[in-house]
Amino acid sequence: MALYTGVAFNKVDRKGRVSVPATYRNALAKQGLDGIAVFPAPHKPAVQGSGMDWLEKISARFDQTDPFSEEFDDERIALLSQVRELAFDGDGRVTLPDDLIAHAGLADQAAFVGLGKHFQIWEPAAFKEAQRAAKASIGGRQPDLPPAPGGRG
Amino acid sequence: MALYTGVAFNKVDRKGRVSVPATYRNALAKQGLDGIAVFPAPHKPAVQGSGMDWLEKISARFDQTDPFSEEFDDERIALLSQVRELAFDGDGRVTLPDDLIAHAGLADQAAFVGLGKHFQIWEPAAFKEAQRAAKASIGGRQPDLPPAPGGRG
DNA sequence: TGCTATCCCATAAAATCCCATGCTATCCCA
DNA sequence: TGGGATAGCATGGGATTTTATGGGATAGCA
Repeated sequence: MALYTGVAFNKVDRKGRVSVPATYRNALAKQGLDGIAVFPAPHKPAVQGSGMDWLEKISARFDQTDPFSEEFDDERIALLSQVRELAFDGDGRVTLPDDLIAHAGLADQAAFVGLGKHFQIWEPAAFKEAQRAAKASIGGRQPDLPPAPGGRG
Repeated sequence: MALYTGVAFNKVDRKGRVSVPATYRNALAKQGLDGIAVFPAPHKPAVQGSGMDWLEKISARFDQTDPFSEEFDDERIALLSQVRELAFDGDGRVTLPDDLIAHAGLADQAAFVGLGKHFQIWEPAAFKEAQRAAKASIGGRQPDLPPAPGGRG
């Protein structure tokens, strides 16, 4: 599986286009994908992104549920109605929808932040601040790995 | 199968026509469909929409349950008997029947809400409220942890 | 003959395609 | 190992195509 790593600061041009970092695109291309799926990151002023394969996984899960039960209506609406599929143009760029631009507070620069199996798009200053806060909150320790699933912890 | 995601707010003109979002139409066209199937969304002030293919799958689910169960028979009748097929006009628009307009409380704007393999048509203000409530209800649940499989259905 | 639904065309705005430009990293060969 | 050639990348912007929308004309129906 492809991993998104590193940070890239790209320009948002006056038409609202951003180049998706080539490293991301190459990772996606290996899976035969020609675009990304994005939605507002919960609790953060950022856009969360990944390959469309992720979206298919989400959809497949919902397919196993009763489409008319009220039980999953909230998940459906909160997730799927906010997701967008963005295809690359011929030059590997993507146009972010206005609501996501607003959610992330993006102006003319966008920071692509690799987080492994997905990535986020931040307003550069907001990202630097969030990064600073994150470092502070772990108190200068080196980052710990979360416990392995199923392990002792 | 194609997925419907995101939200689009389109105008209902004075003849009662609405443009179906181009992204939806393209998805439908790939399946050779030239229109949509609609019926009142159960439990919601909205119009339920999809391609015919999706309805066929739903219908098939009824067949998998006890074919002599009166309970499901009633549901099937309630559902499928209300379905109507709306063909696109030359410009990708459809005219919603009056009873569905009334059921969803539509006036001069319609919100097309993508929910995966189907979609809904809402009165914009009603949708925004429903979306707000849905977000609040799921709280910060991460979207890559959707409802557990094995739900009803 | 009036009403409605359908078809057709016009228009403005927006999204998309396509090509050009610098810049950087990489390659290749002496 | 130096340095020019080459390829890939981010970016700008013009041209073209799609979309959404309005409205007139036409055909079907009561």
